[in-house]
Amino acid sequence: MLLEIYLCFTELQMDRINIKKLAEELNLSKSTVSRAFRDNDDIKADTKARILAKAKELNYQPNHYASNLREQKSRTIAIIVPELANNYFSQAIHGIERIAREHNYHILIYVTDDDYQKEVDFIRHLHNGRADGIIMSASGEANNHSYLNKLGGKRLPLVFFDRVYEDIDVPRVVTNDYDSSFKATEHLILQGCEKIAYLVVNKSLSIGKTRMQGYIDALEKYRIKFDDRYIVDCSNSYEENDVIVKEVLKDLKPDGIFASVERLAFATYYACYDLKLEIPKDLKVISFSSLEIAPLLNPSLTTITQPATDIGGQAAQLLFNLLEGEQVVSTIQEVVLKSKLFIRNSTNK
Amino acid sequence: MLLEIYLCFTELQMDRINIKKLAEELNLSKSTVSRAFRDNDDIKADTKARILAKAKELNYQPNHYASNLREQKSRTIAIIVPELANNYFSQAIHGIERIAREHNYHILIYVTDDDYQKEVDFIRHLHNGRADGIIMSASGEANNHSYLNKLGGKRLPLVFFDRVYEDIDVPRVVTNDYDSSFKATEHLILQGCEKIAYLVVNKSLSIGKTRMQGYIDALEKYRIKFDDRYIVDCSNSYEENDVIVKEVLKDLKPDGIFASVERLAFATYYACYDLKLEIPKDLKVISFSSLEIAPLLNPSLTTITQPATDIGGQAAQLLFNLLEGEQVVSTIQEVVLKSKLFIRNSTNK
DNA sequence: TTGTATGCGTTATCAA
DNA sequence: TTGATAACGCATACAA
Repeated sequence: MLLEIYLCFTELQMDRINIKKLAEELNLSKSTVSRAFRDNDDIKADTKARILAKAKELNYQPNHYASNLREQKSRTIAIIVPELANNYFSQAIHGIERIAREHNYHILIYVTDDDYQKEVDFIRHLHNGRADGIIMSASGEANNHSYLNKLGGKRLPLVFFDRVYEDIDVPRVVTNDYDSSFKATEHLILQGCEKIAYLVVNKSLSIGKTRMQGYIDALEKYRIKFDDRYIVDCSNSYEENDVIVKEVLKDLKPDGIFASVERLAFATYYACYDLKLEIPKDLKVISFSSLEIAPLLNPSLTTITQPATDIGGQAAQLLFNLLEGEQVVSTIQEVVLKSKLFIRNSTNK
Repeated sequence: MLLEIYLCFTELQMDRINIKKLAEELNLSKSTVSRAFRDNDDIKADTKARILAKAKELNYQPNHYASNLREQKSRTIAIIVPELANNYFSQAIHGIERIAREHNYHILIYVTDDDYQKEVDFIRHLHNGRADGIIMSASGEANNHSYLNKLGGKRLPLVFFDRVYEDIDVPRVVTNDYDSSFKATEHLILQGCEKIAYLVVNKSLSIGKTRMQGYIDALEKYRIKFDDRYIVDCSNSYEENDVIVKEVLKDLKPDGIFASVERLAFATYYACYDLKLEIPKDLKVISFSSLEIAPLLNPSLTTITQPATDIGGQAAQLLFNLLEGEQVVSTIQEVVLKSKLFIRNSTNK
C-alpha cells in the first residue's frame, strides 16, 4: 500500500519535473539551478556539475515555453512553402534545416497549398511569438500583399526564396532565372526548334514572368515571331495538365517545350507517350528542375538545375544575419544563385 | 525631445501589443479580453465583438508561449525523420501536415541524418514541453533504445511510421512489407530470374529484415538456393553505392535486382548505363518506391509503391487518438497499409 | 557564489 | 457579465 502510494507519487513527480523540484532535490534555490543551464553566469563549477548530473538523472529539461516567455524569443524559425511533396521545396527545406540546426534553431513548417489566404493567416498567426523569423516562398503574387509591409518589418524578420514579392523589401534568395531561360530557349532554337511552347503554372507570378521574359527575348534575338498562344498557363493538377498539354501538342504542334517547373515536363512526357510523339525527334523538351534522376528519364531530360539545397541554406543564412546580426543593414539584400544547364537527350538533334 | 520619446514609446508599443494594452485600449480588464478569445466563456456578444475588432485592428495575437505555459500544451507535434530530401519522407510529412492542420496543430521537423545520437537528443530535448507528441521514423534500430520506454510513455506520446523499433510498445503505421517483398521476389522469379540480388541500406533495421525475409521465403518456395552474397549492404552515399552496385553486377552477375529503397534502384540504373548492361534484358529491376514518375524512367521501373502520404496521415491520426482520445487504449495499435505492385518494363521478359 | 523576489503574457478561480 | 488575483516555469536584478 505504502509502496503503491510511493510509486504513484514518483510517477507524478516523473510526469512533471520542473526547476523547483530539481532545486528541492538538490537543496538549492531555483536561481542557482537556472544558472547551471546558462553559460555566462556566476556559478561554482562543482555546483553546476552536480546540478547537470541530477538534471540528466531526472530527465529535466528547462521548459521551453517558460524560458521563451521570459526571454521573448523562441529560437524557432517558420518555413512557409506552397507545397511539400515536391522535389524542389523539400530540398530547399533540407538546406534550411541544416543551417538552422547549426544555429540551434528549430523549424516549423507551414504549407499553403498555393492558397494566398492561408499564407496571410499563417503569417498573421506567427506574430504571436511562436517564431523569431520566417523564410517563405510566396503563394499569392497576384494579390495585394501590403499587409506584409506592416507586419513583416522589424517585428518578425522575413526572408524570401525563389518565389518573391517584388514590392516587399526584404532579403531574398533567387536564381538567375532570366539568363537561364534565355539560354534554355536559345538552346532549343539552336537545336532546330522553331515553334517553342512555354509552359507555366502561374504566369502572374514574378518568377513566371522573369522566366517568360528570357524566353521572349531569346525568340526575338533569333527573329522568331512571338505568339502568345505558345504561352501555356497550366495548373497544379495532374489531370488538368494532361488535358492542357495534350491540347497544345495537338493544336499548336510545337517542336519544342520549355517547362518552367519540372511537373510540366513530366506532364509533357506522359502526353507524348500517349500521343505517340517521340522526344526529341518530334518534340524537344527542356525544363527547370532540381531532379537528381533527370538522367534516368526516358529520354534523359535536359534541365536547368537550380541549386535548391543551397538556395534554402542561403535563405537561412540571410535570416540569421537579421536575427543575430549586430548591425542593422538597411539596404535590400539579394542573393542570386546560378542555375546550370545540363544538356541531355530530350533536346538532342 | 518629447516627440522622440513619444515615437520611441509608440514604437515600443507597436512592437509588443499584449493583452494588457489591448484591455487598456478598450477600458476592459485582461480577463474579459482573454475570454473573447475562448469559445465557451461567459461574455456579452457585443463586448466580444468589440474586443475582436480592436484585436484585429492592432494585430493582436494571444502570445503563444504564455498561453501554452498556462495551459501546459503546445498544439504542436514534432516529426523526426532520418532524411528530408527524400521522396518517401516528404510525402509522408505532407500527409502528416494535412491531418495536423485539420486539427489546428503545428509541426516541427527534425532530421537525424540517420544518426541515432541525434534522434536521442531530439527526443530528450522535446521533453521540455515544446511538442505534445512525436511522430517518428526511426534511425537507430541497431542500438539500445530502452530510453524510449522510460521517456516515450505517457509523458510524450509517440507514434512510429515505416521504420519502427519492435521492442517499443507504441502505435505504429507500417506497410505489408513481408508480403510485398515476397511478391516482388516471386515476380522476378516468374520473369525468369535465377540470381536475384537484394539491395538494402541497413539490414539490421527491422524494415530491412522483414523485407529480406519475404525475399528469402520466395526463393525457397521456388527452390532457389539462398546465397548471402546476394544480400548487398549499401550506404546512403551515391558514390559508395555506385562502387558497391557495380562490384555486385560484375562479380556476381545477378539477373535480377530487388531494391529495398528507390535510391538503390537508381544506383542500379546508373551502374547499368555505365556497364552497358541492358534493363530488363540483362538484368531485371524491381524496387520499393513511392516515386510518381516511375513510368517515365528508362526503362520504366517496376515498383512496389507505398502509400507514403497515407502512411503519414494515418500516423498523425494515431497520434491524435492519443492526444485527444477520451479513453486510454492500452493495447498496441498497429495500422498496416498495403503497398501495391506496379509491373513495368524494368522487369519485362 | 548563492538566494530572494519580481515579472514575462496568459488563463482560471473566485468574487462582485 | 465582468474584474481582481494567483498561478504556469523560468531568468534576472538585486541582496546577502
